Amino acid sequence: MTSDSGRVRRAVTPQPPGRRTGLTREQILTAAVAIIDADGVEALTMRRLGQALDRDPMAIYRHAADKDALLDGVVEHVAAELITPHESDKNGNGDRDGDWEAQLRRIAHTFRRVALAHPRVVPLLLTRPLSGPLALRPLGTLQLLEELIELFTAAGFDQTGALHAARLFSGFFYGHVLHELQEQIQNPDETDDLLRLGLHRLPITQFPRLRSLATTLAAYDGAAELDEGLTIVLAGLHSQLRT
Amino acid sequence: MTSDSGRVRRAVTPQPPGRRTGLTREQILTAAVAIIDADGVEALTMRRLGQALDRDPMAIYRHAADKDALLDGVVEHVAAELITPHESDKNGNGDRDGDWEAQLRRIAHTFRRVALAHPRVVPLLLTRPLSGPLALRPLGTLQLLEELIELFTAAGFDQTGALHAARLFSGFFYGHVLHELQEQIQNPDETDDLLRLGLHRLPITQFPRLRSLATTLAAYDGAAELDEGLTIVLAGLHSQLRT
DNA sequence: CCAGCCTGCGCTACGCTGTAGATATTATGT
DNA sequence: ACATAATATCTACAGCGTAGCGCAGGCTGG
Repeated sequence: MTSDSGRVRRAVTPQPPGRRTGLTREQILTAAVAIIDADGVEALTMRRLGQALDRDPMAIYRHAADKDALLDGVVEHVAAELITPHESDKNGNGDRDGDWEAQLRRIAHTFRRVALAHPRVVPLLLTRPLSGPLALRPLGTLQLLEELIELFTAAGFDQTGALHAARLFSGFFYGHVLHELQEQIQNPDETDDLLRLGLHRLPITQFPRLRSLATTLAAYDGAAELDEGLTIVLAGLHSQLRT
Repeated sequence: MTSDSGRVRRAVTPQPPGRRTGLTREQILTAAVAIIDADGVEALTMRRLGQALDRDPMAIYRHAADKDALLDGVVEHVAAELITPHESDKNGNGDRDGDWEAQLRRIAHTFRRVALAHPRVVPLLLTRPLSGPLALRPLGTLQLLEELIELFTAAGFDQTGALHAARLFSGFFYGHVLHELQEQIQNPDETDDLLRLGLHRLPITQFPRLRSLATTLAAYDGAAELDEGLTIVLAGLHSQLRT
């Protein structure tokens, strides 16, 4: 490629600058997520994002103070897919307090679905919160927590109990997603399970169990494992509720 | 500071280059962890690490192929603090199959302790695994999983069940640590709980529960919450074992 | 109708990053 | 003693986030 690729289009076609439709935060974040989905977080640079939007990279700073703020925006944008839409609420509370277990299962599966749709955003989703006080985080990030607390309160937990249950539960599917994504990264060309997972690298004496689990690891079924885990966790929460 | 700080010492004192004691991987990783602990992952640059070791930054590449490999090394280094030392094993299996619940609790608390000792390494610890196939990860990272599988097998789970239990359990304390670290980041100057946590920023209509939990959030006790969660998860695992 | 501001955008430039490649120095084999 | 290999250091480069400044067009107040 020529040395000035990326910017050449804008250079040869002066193209009255104010003529293009105004850049929106929405467009920016969508493009950013697309880049991360395609090539990972480290590929998201201001220059590349600008190129994807056919704008000068610096134009982005009009809608995001920082690159950090941009990443927060990305997290918020993806987190928006997580909250269950309060759809019409036509049947009063028909959907909400019916079966709290079923709702929790649905939330967990939604989280899993979104995580699998944007696997390379997951590290951001899980660890960005560590970069600042809870309440200074983008509000969209907190809605899931609020929703869980509400659900557990409705299920009969007291205030504190509901908070703890919500944290336990979200922590559970955080963990699940981390494991499932790790499992997912494999070399699909190799047919032998042990080889495909690269497990032959593991010293047999040090990792006897992991090696013997090759076929099990290869036959990973995320949705099933999530359901299984849900059963266990919900059983635990039930027993907690009874006391 | 002068323009050439960082390197000036080595410049004025030529100091025969091979004379210094040979750099070890151990030293490098210790220094790297120290930098991350002090100023975060983004502060860990090759130049600064070289400065901390009083060596040319490029010297590090003799012990780590990449910066990525260096980060893997950091994770491995911290993960080494996690595995419970197989201490002397004098009393046969006295310590190992006695009370699997107690051992699980101990493992979880160890993980929590290490995470709190290196909070800024935690994002790496949890998300680095996502950057490559399981078996290509630094071996030290996998020992905890192997240990958990062994433990659950001893507790009576079958192979598959033990794997799932191990993942569920580790996922649980992954989640816990993420939540506890987020909670920990606060402004200690403010006395009012609601203000201290910045919760006043939250719109009351959108986050009624979270706001009303101000005092609870302020009185966060990580060890206690971990124990509480352990009770719930272990209850769930017990009920799973019974079927 | 126009002056003036305000907003959104583009360009240039700066100090930083990771690291390839060339160079300089020391240790080793005979 | 000298050739060779091994290691440490230096230089340089492309790419990063972003501060600073200039330019255009739309809106407001007179």
